[in-house]
Amino acid sequence: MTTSTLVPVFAALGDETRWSILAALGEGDASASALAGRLPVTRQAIAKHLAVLQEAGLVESLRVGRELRYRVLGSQLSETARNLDRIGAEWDRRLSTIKQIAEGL
Amino acid sequence: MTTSTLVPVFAALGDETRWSILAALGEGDASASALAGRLPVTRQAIAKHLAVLQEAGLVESLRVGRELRYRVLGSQLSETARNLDRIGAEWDRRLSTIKQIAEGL
DNA sequence: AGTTACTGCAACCCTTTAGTTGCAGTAACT
DNA sequence: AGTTACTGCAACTAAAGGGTTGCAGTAACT
Repeated sequence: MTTSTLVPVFAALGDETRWSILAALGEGDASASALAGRLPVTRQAIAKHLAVLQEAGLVESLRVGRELRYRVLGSQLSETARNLDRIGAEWDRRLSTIKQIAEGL
Repeated sequence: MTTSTLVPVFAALGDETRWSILAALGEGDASASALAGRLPVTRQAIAKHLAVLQEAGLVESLRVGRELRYRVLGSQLSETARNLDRIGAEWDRRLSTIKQIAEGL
């Protein structure tokens, strides 16, 4: 996984409303209309957010009768978390190396 | 750590240029001016990005002579990664529980 | 003391994005 | 078959964000 696929994920997670949506979906799958009943924004706004989240691979959609339900993909979050941890550790490693060189060790 | 402190971190990580800056800082501490020499944006743009990154707690600044150097805080990334993993696992756990209930198990 | 080089602030532009309203389409249920 | 309810598309507004240029301030090296 490169950072080019990672950036949209973070961009998607960088919005409060989308977190509300994800949290609501954490309670169980739901459609845009159902979510609109619980959150203080219109269905269309939620639909846009869901599109962003789906594009980022954080949710998937499934048709159930006449409604389009969304499901949160927690595994994708964990995947992202692993990448983040790896990168953070790498930076720390490199910087401590640089520091040691600077100190002449 | 609540999501209210988490969201700005993700918002900060949701931009390509800021990743370039973080990557550059991963090679060693640098000032906004120094970074401007390596990246295809002006110093002022970089200064704004650094302010965002600092606000999110991803970098810290330190004065060295007349320049203000920035250092990437990899540990903060790892911290964020842990939170992300925890949340993702929680969603997966809840959803599998819901699924089991729905299946009457 | 004078010059140099780095930071800080302000104003501005353009694009993106979060949000809205309104309407058309269409697939389910009765 | 008719109604209901959910989705999809379009146009529009307002605010935020990434980027720029220009200038003032100031601390450091010679």
